[in-house]
Amino acid sequence: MSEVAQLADVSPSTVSLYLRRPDEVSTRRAERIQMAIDKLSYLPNTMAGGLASSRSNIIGVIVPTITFSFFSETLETLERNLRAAGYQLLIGNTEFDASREEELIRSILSWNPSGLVLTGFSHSRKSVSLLSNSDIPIIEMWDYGQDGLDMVVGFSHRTCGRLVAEHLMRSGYQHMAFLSTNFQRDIRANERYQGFHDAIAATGGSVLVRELTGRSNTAEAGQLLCTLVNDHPEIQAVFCSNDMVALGAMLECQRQGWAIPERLAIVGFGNQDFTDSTVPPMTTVEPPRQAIGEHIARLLLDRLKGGNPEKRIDLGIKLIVREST
Amino acid sequence: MSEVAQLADVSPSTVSLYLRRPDEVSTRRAERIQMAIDKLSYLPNTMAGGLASSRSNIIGVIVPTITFSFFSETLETLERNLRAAGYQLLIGNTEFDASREEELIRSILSWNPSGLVLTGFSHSRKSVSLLSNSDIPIIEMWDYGQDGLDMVVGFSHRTCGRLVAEHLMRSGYQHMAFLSTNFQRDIRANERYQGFHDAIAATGGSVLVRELTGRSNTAEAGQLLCTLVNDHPEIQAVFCSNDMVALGAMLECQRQGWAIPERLAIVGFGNQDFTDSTVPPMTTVEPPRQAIGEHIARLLLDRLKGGNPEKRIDLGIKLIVREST
DNA sequence: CGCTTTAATCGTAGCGCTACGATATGGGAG
DNA sequence: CTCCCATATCGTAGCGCTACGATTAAAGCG
Repeated sequence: MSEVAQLADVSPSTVSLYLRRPDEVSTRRAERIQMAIDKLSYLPNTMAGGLASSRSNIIGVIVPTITFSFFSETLETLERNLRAAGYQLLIGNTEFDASREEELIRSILSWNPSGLVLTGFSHSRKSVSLLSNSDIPIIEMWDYGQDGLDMVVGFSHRTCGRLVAEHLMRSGYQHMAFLSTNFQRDIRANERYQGFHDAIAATGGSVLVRELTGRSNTAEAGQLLCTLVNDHPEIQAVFCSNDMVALGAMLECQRQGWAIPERLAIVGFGNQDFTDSTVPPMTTVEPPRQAIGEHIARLLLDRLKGGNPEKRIDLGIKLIVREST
Repeated sequence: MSEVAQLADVSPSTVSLYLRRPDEVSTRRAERIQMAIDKLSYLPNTMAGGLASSRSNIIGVIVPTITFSFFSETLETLERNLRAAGYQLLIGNTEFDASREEELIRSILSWNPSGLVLTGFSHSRKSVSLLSNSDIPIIEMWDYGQDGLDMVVGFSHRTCGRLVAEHLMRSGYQHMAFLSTNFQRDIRANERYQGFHDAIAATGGSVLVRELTGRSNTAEAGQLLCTLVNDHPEIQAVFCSNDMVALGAMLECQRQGWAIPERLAIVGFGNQDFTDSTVPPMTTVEPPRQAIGEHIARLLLDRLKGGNPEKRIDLGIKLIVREST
């Protein structure tokens, strides 16, 4: 920077000011500075700037995994919306391992981020204390219904389960199954199951649960479904923890010659792109993947500008009823 | 840090040393320091450390998108392997916009990263000059066959296209189509097409190309295929730019009553999880999604330790032949 | 028990920037 | 042509850490 200043024949502070608030520098010098920057191909040192101003343009985000389109679409939207305001995402993934979260929080906080986005409400005691010692805006996303640490943007997975249950019961199904990946560790899939189960149990129906060992192993979903239906022929409808599992279920039905939805109704979760072209088109749930990212960006930017936006946003889900139910 | 030092009754330098190389501090003081750290719940300031040492534990990675399982799996594997050595990924996505890359390189370099990973060989002039002015290890991934800036880890998309073409021609198909998302901007899909086309043209066969406007719109793939086959009934086989497009094609065949592979053979790209459970199971190509991440981590860590590992790794692809061809 | 060698600790000078108060500059208004 | 005030520029003191040489403590040896 001092080299740039020298070449442009101004003081380093002016260069710094130009870089931060260009319109507070006179046109004449601004031009000279820009020319010097180009000539020297000067790159500012973000860490020095961050240290001096004791803040950074970093927003930390912790998700269970980036390989699920749920989260990766939220991340991409969030990034697009924050980038415009000059922020950088620092992404951490826990791989569904709760103990990793604390480590990630620690590591992200050590960067003096401007904000932190977490997935869900479940955090270790130590994590909570770390977070409350820092005074940055914190958003818990992809869930809704509990008290958050600060701000909350998401939807209720219980309600989601209930809505699916009600839809299926209205269509006359009574005996159901819930087919889930990662049932032990994916708290939100669990919540969907709870909502699903409670609504059905209340009307005298039944729900069985089966868990896949792989992440979203379509083939395994097929096998599991096959065994399940053979052992429990009374089952009429299956709610899957994501669309890939549901696809596996539908393809298995095709192989077995089970008519959808006459023999077995199938519901997915995600409303991924392919769900409208399956045969028959898949009934599924659309979580607000991108809207979550947009609202988080809005809340964060508002808060960072000193505003005081709403604390909790329930974006709800949309039940997409197609021919598989 | 000085507070910790005071409480532990040592000098700040000793605390710093303990944090960086714990085994160079005597056990007695190490214990006292750790106790002080816990008591004050001290978090080191990464930016101050980075500034002082003029390096950071950051590895930048630039990918076209994180919503494709290709890249997100590479990212996840890379992250897992680098995390163990104390590195942090800083992920940037260009959304397939070449001009975004330069901006991202600039922004990542300003963090003084320890290394930088790019996707492919295509970079703006300015980007190349930025990169060659920095002396950090650089890896270009997910491609192979051209001279790289520094290190290269990937596979040849041309070869991939050729292998698929040879497989299809061996099976007796002569008239083919290439169904692609993002054909204009996805350089690697284009390369696969070139390899595919050249091999087929050489033996007198024909290849038509069709591009989807959406990213990997399964429904659109179906419509496009339908029109294509009606207009060009001679087409016998379709190579798709990814498995989702191939799924769309297969589902369209099912709707149209076109037997796979008798009426139309389908080949995907990606070997995503669901491809073995489609009806019939899908022939596809397996790119080394995770191996790329593993090798990059290895090369990077080796170089950062002062080693001089190989410059180019061709991981090849695996043709997974199933019943759809 | 003194001397040498090695290991452990410490002091200090920056790293490259920003914040902020001090100083300069340049138009109007009188 | 002065004076005043708003605007533009500058100088300097850190931000919290690490690197490195200086210093001290501990260990080994004759």
